[in-house]
Amino acid sequence: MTATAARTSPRKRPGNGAARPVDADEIGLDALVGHAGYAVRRFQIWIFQDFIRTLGDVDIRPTQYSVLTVIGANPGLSQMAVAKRLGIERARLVHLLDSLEQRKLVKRVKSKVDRRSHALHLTPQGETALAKFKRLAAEHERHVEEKIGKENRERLLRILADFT
Amino acid sequence: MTATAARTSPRKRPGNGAARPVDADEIGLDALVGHAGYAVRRFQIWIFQDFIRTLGDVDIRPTQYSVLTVIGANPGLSQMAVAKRLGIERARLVHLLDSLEQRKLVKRVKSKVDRRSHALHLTPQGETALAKFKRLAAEHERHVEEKIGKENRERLLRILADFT
DNA sequence: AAAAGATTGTTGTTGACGACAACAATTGTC
DNA sequence: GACAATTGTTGTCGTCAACAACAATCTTTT
Repeated sequence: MTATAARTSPRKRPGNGAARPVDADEIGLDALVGHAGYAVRRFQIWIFQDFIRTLGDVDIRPTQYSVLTVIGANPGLSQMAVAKRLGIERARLVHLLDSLEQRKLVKRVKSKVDRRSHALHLTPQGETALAKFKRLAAEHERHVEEKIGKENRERLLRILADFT
Repeated sequence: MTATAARTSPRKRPGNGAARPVDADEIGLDALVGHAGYAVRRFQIWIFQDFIRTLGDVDIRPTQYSVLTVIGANPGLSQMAVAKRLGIERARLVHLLDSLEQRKLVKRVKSKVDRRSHALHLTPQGETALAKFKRLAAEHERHVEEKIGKENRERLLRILADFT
C-alpha cells in the first residue's frame, strides 16, 4: 500500500489551543508501533540501564565489559582488531583503554612484530575482575529473562545472531 | 551454574608482545554471544543507520520522526505529555521542537486552559511532510524485513511490544 | 634502496542524546 | 493568601558515533 492510506486520524479535541491534560498512556503512537527501530530503541535503553545498575558496584558499563571480554578471550589483539570486531571507533577505544589501564585491568604491550600497534592483555587483576563481572552480567541476563520471558530471550538471540 | 565454569580459554598465541594481524572475524566474542544486550545494541546501530540513510534526503532523524508522528496522531498535546510518552527528557524536547518549528513543521500554540503549557500541532506543511516521511519510513522498514526476514521482524515486534 | 601510499594509535572537533540542576511563570492545594 | 507542584526553558556534564588531521611505522612500487 502507499502511504496515503495511513491516514493519521487525529483522536479527539483537535482544536487549536486545547492541551487538556491527557492520561499519559491514552496517547496513540500511530505509525510508531509498526516500527522495529522504535521498539528496539526503547528495549535497548531498558537493557542498558539494567546492566549499568546491576554492574553498578563494580562500575563497569556495557562497552567496557565488551572490550574486557574480547581481550580476555583473545589476548594479544591490537586496538584496531578489537575496534573492528566490536564496531567501536578506534578513536573511541583509546579513551576506553586509557580508563581500563588506569584501573590496572588491561595493559598495552608494545608489539615487536608491528611497532605501530599495541598488544592488549588483561592483567592478573583484570582476569579475576572479569570473572566477577561475568557473574554480575549473568545476573543481569536473568533480569532480561524475567522481563521478556526465557523463550523470548532465546528467540531474540537467534533472530539477531547475525549482528554479533 | 556459577561463573567459574565459564573459563575464558585464550585461543592461541597467548604470549606477550605478539599482535599478529588477525583475520577480523576469527576473533571470539566469548561471553558476549550469550548477551541479549550486545545483540540488541548492534542491531539498533544498524537499524538507526539505515533509517538515517533512508530518510537522509528529507533530513529527519529517528527521534524527530517519533515526535512528529505522536503530535500528528494527537494534536494539542503538551510538551510534557509528548516527552513522557516517548521517554524523552522535556529539556531535550525543547531543542527538538525548536528545530522542527524553525522548519515550519510544528507550531507551539499557547494553551488557554493552562497558560504554562504549549499545545503542539503540525503545520499544514508539517502534515504533508509527515506523510512523505512515513512513506520513507515504511521503505526503511522493508529494509529491516530484508535483513532479518519478514516473520522474524514480526516476532521481534511481538516480543518487544511492552516497551512501546 | 628511495619514494609513495597505507595502516596504527592518538588528539581534537562536532553533533545527537540522556541525566541533572536551577529558574520564572503559572497552577493547584491547604 | 501562603506554599508546594508543574511546565517550559536554559545550562552543564558525560557518553557516544562520525570525522579529520597527525606522527610513527609498515608495505608497495619503482
